[in-house]
Amino acid sequence: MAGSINRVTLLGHLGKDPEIRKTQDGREIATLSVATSESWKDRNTGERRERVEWHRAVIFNDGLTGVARDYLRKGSKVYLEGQLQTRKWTDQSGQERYATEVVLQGFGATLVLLDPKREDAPAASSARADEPAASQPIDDEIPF
Amino acid sequence: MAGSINRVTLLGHLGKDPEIRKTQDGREIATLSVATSESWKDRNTGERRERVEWHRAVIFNDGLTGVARDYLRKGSKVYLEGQLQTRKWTDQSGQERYATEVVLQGFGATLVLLDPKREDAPAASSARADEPAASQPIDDEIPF
Amino acid sequence: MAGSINRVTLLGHLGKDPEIRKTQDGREIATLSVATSESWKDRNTGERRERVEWHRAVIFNDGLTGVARDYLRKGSKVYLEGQLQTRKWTDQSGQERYATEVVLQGFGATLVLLDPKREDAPAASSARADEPAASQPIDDEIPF
Amino acid sequence: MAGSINRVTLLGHLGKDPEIRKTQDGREIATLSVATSESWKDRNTGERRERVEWHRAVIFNDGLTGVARDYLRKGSKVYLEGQLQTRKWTDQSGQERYATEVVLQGFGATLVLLDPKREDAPAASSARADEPAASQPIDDEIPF
DNA sequence: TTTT
DNA sequence: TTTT
Repeated sequence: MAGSINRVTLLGHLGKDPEIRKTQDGREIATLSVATSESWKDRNTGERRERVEWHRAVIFNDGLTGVARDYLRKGSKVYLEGQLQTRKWTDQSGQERYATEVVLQGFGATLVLLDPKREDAPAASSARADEPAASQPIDDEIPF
Repeated sequence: MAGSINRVTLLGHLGKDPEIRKTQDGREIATLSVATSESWKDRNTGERRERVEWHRAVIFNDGLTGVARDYLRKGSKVYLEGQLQTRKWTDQSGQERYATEVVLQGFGATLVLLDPKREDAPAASSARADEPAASQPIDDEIPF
Repeated sequence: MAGSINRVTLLGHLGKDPEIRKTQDGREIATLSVATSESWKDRNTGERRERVEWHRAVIFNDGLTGVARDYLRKGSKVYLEGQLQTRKWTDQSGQERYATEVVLQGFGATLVLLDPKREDAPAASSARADEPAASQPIDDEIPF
Repeated sequence: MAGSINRVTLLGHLGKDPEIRKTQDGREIATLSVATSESWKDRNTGERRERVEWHRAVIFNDGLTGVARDYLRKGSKVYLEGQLQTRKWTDQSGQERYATEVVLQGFGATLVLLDPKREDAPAASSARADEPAASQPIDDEIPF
């Protein structure tokens, strides 16, 4: 089934500092806890209501993991794109359980810091712009 | 936290027929099991590998639930947009458990059928186009 | 051809203050000039290069127009979603010309202010959350 | 301005066969004419109306250009993601003119064929899955 | 657990 | 014309 799309887009705030852990082969993985919320006016009571949703985002991309470690903190505002993945695991009592995460890995992963600039901020906060999206001049011809 | 974005975009196939159930007040809810997959060349062995991911999508939008019930079947190709939501529940043994779903509800929900057209297909398969997104009338001709 | 998707997503900065104008029937329209940029390392020279792209976004949605008028300024950081539309017009010399814009109109339009909070900021900066994305409790049953 | 997002997402049909041309250094470029449409019920007359929008998409990505050349035809249904770019050029009368296009180039470019499968269809129709987005092997079974 |  |  080539030709699938699996993408999660989140814009929200971190509920706590990123958690950094290392794999056995020494690569860093960062885990974010991201809150999104929405508010609406209740049709019956007319009062404002709010719903908060918490998301677990796991960053396997080396560059983005470094950005998370160095620049993200509790309260940081972020924009991110990743894939939805559900892991299956067995708990202590032998029961199968599932954990769904937003995985940032490979070239499709995107992480943008939205906090106001600090002096020590990274030059680039996104992992996507690995290549220019336009290079060859084609101005020498009449377009449509 | 107004100003959040929480969106899941999936393009994949249904692993089985939609499940339709009714709420106590008579509204229909459709649940889809959507597979996305990706393939890549293994760096070490050089051989083609594939990973399949299954997603549970729950449709609360009345119009889209009807579309799912009437036109989606096992194997159907769909494009959908919804929100990521995690529900908490307690299993038989009293343990807290979580289920993460893609929820299609309200105006942001989108469902597009991608199967080849059948005679009895719906005129509109998306819930988004509730309003024109344009004011100026334009001709239905290819300008370039 | 029901079932289309036409969406532009931009995250960037305003190059100047929003332009507000009124239609003949008194509705306000806001026009934004949004810059996005990307940088990459040149393969040949190894030096950092940057490309800036300017986008014209036109807001027909009443609520969002007000947000733009009251809170957006030159330099503001914004996230927006709209539709790609090309208008055809005739210039002074009688030639047909085209102008492509990102149109924010109707329910799919989204505008999020990403600047640090000011005291007088709006309670909600997005037009999308017109409805809750989950309301009916369905916890009374065992999920998958 | 690192940390920008510039993305166009289209799901529509080709109005004509892709146009293939070659650059001076022998690389192929494919240009697509993509129609999206939306329909809505007129508030005043109550009758169904439709609006069609045409988009010019230019593919610089070698792999995707080949897919376009070999598998896309007039009427093909496609999903694509690219960047919004406006080129400036000077017409015969010396006037500056602009052409806005959806550019598919680099790693962010995505092209998915949505036509029913043909025998000679490509194994992979997307350019995004250059890497696995997962590390844990999971089974290809429906868990829910 | 964030933020507004 | 912004921003980094």
